[in-house]
Amino acid sequence: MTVKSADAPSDTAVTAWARLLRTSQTLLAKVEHGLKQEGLPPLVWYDVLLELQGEKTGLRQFELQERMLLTQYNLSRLLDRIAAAGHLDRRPCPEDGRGQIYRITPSGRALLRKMWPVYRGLISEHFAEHLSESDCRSLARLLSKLPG
Amino acid sequence: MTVKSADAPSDTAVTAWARLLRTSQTLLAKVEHGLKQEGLPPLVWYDVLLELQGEKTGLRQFELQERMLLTQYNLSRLLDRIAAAGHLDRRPCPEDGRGQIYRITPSGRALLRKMWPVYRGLISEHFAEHLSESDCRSLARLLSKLPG
DNA sequence: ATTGATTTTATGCATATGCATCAACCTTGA
DNA sequence: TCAAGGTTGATGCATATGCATAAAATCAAT
Repeated sequence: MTVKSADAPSDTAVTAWARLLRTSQTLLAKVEHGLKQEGLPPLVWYDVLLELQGEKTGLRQFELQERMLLTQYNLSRLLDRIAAAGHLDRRPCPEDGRGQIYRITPSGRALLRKMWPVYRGLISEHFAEHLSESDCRSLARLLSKLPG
Repeated sequence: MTVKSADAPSDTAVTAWARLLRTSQTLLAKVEHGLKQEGLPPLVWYDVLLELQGEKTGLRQFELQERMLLTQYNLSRLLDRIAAAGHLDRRPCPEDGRGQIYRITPSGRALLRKMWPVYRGLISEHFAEHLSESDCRSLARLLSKLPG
């Protein structure tokens, strides 16, 4: 049986890895906290609505899943919640009786408009203000080398 | 009432932000999945045990909390679970009757030794192999500019 | 057409997390 | 000594997540 390569990463790599995990967890916590303080739903609601905003004809659940980092069962129940809050319209799919087509509602668009200024401010405060434009480009370039 | 600055971050910054979130979530999911596949506990167990490994005299819960990114109530229950699995020793603190002192047990050290090769391999596979040494140094330097 | 495999989605149950609150203890200052 | 306030940690309850599996529809191959 072949085993995947399990080379020891360099100390430099482990340091970078640890900092990546710690930084992203801290930033995410701060942003989620900031949204909650403003009485807004979690970031993942924003992501779902943003994906659907561009899709005039709506999307199936499995299509959303391909675009996002969520398990099937989590997405299923997340869509339940967002739809229950009135931000999604869920209608049966004519070509495939198994699924529904999800579309953003006017209320969902309004939520996006309400969340963005807050989200944007949090990105500035906790992220952008600490980096130069050149830093941002470098960071994006480095991250783009990684899977995902 | 004064309002926090809510400048619009540049497109470059938003792109870097989005990539940071997406990459770290993907990587974390892959590593957690890899650990689980080997029958090992989640990464946060490793983090707790690693913090305690260096502390001969043990740590209080609030000291661990300062070193880690966990809420008080989550840490409380996490320590319950790790201790229940036999990897932590929990004894009353003589100077402060409210708390206990947590110390890693031999079983905990064994778990660290068992997890590290797997964890190390996952860091290599999903992270280090995609970056040069110079990339890693640049990434760590950029991330160190951010809070956390 | 019919069968069998695959895809898509939902859900019961166990576990984990978030929030509010409580209990126990410590510290300070009269 | 005592009271008031702060710190440390645990927990009941609601919500969310993970896992396994079920249900329903589609697709492939005869």
